[in-house]
Amino acid sequence: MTPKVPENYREARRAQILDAAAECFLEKGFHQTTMQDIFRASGLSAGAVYNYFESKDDIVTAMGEISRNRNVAMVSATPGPDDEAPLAKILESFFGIMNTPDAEKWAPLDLEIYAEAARNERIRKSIADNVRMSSDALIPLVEELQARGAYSADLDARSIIVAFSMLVQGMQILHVVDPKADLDAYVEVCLAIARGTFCAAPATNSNSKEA
Amino acid sequence: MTPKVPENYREARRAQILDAAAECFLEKGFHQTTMQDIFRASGLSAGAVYNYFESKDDIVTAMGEISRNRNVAMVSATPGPDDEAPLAKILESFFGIMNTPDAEKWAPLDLEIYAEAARNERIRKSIADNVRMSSDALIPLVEELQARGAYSADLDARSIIVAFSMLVQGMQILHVVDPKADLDAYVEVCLAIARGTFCAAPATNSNSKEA
Amino acid sequence: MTPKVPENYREARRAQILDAAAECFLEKGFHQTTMQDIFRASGLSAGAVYNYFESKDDIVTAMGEISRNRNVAMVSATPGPDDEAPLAKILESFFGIMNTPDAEKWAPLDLEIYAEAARNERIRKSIADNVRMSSDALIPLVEELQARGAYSADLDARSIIVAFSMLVQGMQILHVVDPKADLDAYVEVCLAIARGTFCAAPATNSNSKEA
Amino acid sequence: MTPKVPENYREARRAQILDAAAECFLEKGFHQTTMQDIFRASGLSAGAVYNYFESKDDIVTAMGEISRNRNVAMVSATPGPDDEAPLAKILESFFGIMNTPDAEKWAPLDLEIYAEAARNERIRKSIADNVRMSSDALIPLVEELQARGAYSADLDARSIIVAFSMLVQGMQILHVVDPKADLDAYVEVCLAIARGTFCAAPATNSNSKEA
DNA sequence: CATGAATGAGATTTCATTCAT
DNA sequence: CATGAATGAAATCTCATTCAT
Repeated sequence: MTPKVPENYREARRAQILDAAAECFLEKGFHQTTMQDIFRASGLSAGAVYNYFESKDDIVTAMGEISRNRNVAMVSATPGPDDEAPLAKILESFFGIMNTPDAEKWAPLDLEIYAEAARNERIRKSIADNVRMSSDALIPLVEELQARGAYSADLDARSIIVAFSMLVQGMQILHVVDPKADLDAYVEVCLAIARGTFCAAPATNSNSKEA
Repeated sequence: MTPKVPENYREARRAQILDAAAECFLEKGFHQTTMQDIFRASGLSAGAVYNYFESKDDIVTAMGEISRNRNVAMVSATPGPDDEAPLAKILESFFGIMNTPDAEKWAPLDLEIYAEAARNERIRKSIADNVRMSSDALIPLVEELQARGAYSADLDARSIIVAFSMLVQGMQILHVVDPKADLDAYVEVCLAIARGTFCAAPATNSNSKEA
Repeated sequence: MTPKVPENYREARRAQILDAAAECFLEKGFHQTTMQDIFRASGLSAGAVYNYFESKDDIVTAMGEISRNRNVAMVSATPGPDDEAPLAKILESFFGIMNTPDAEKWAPLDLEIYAEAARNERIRKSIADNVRMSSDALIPLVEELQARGAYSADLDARSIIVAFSMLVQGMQILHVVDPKADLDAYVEVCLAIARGTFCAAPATNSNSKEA
Repeated sequence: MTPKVPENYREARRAQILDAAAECFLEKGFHQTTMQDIFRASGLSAGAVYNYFESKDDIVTAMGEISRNRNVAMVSATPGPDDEAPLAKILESFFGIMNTPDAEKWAPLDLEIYAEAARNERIRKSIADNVRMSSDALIPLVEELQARGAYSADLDARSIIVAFSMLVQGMQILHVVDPKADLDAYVEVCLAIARGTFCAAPATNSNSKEA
């Protein structure tokens, strides 16, 4: 009488479908992936999939949200602002995680989601919320660093975080657009910015490397 | 046998079609835009459009190139590396240009093109080439600045440029994703990095992890 | 082996389903109503409904019969042919009943059933039988009235009844098609025909084309 | 440059499609007819049909309007109220036309359209308008007949016309529901009502036909 | 070169029905 | 008997592209 299926049965099925969809989307993009692709990849029938999602668009939107959550999960997996680690440590962690083959793999999907956000209010909301939330988590740390004089106190703490997250995103763009780009050199630049070694000192030990 | 139409007639028509397509792509994205949309927007018939482009994909690819050219044109419009202006001046120019309503308008299209690049070799090539070319143009300047000690000489000049261009792209992403974000504060952070005022004090409490 | 459920349990369930189906059919018609609609409206599961009806068609056919029975019940509720009442009295009763909001409500369903009858043999049979049966019941009365000279004796008694029932149906059609039509005036005409007051003077200027 | 197709080309195609659809609808009803049926019957491709109608519903609605026009055309083909013919003559004409095999053929479609009218505003409007217009045309005649004393002057002229048209419709219903019904006897009753011979005289020459 | 009607494979979605629990 | 997830054939509709005029 009462449901005989495990209570999280439906959740599991949804996840199964989204996993399958993610594979398809990665391979072909949102709009070149057909529902048939998703049926095949998920091992479910058309009707079954439509029991869990109202439309293809619904799957795309859910994917946008899922994907954001994946990114947030990555952020959460970093050391966290509770210890002595300065922003550079955290950034290092980020770049480390983003350099994982697993993370790289999702790069095209992330770009697609950004593009989708321009036209899909729910996705935009979801991204904006997550961005805001994850930067919130880091603001106290950055403000403390500003107080200690590590970073200019004139700057908006959230904007500092956003700038660094854009550098991280940049790595994903670089990945997609120019797979032969020297990513390590790029990471070095980003870390130098975070560590304050980008502009070493106002022209002290001029190690001139004239071409 | 000789063309009965003025030689730039075809060019004008192509431009007319690409303008119309750009409007459509901005509004709906590449894959949700139908050829019918383009016919309507361009005021031309199906046959006419197909006289100038072999396929929809052809239009998309051309759009990628157009978009790159537009961005390159913006770069070219900056003061240029021939005078005394440090990188910050150039960045300032970039951000200024990117803050134009006209430039903002194209942001979603740029994101769409990045997403497309993941699966369209021709577009990827076109972007990669342009990125490479425009950074090439700035490398001498950056290297000179490194020589002068403005930026750490240990870093790869091209990567420095790429990092800054990612910060610029970041502004576009921010635009799309969170229209209420404080863009000016973001720009301030980016400029501070370029000017060397991001880390006010030269890294006192030594989290220097010099390689 | 003996039924564990009360014997009228099944009947109650059937009625529950048919009630729900009637609501759906009224709202959307036979063919636009889905079984899912009926599941929802009845508060039963798919399996449960299919325990009581073999197919959707089975429900539609049963609905045709139900509807006929409802109409027959209305006829039966009239004074009946056993007293002195002339046909007009009976007609008056009919129209009175058909003017009830409850009866009006079923008008679209009746039309739907007529349409269905054209292609569903079972429904056609069911309607034809019921029509025949209910007119059978009134034939003695009409014949008596003809004998008394109230109605021309040259006419077929059953056809007289059918004609009047078509006038009643007409009210339903009028309802559906033109909700602002003056139904009372229409009823007056019908009653005048039944009462013999439609042609006040006995056909003076002879358009009598007596057969 | 200007259309090279005959100006009524599109009209002709629409008609072609509607003709094909009518055949299908007659055979299977609105909702059992598939678009494929219509493609096949019309000899056109899916795309071609959808160039002329936005949706299946659009075809159904157009069919409702077309069908009404067909009926109006029939009415218009009757002698008309300009001569000396009394209502009975006109009714006779109607019944004569409605008894045509061609007219009979459309009966199921008409019933279906009535059913559809309950849920399709455009169809309802179209029917209501046509009903109103065709009864308008007959009102002067009926009023004159009432003035002459042929029909009771107490009755609403329009309602008289509507009642007779319902008797005509009734013949169509009878056709569909009970193909073996004695239609001629039914017509006799209707004509008797129109001629004033239904209630011959208040019980004068009692031709008692006691069973 | 321009037109726009036509194509038709293929996309998304629906829905009557079944069946394991 | 009841449940409701699953099925999958079939329905509606789309859209890049062609081609006769």
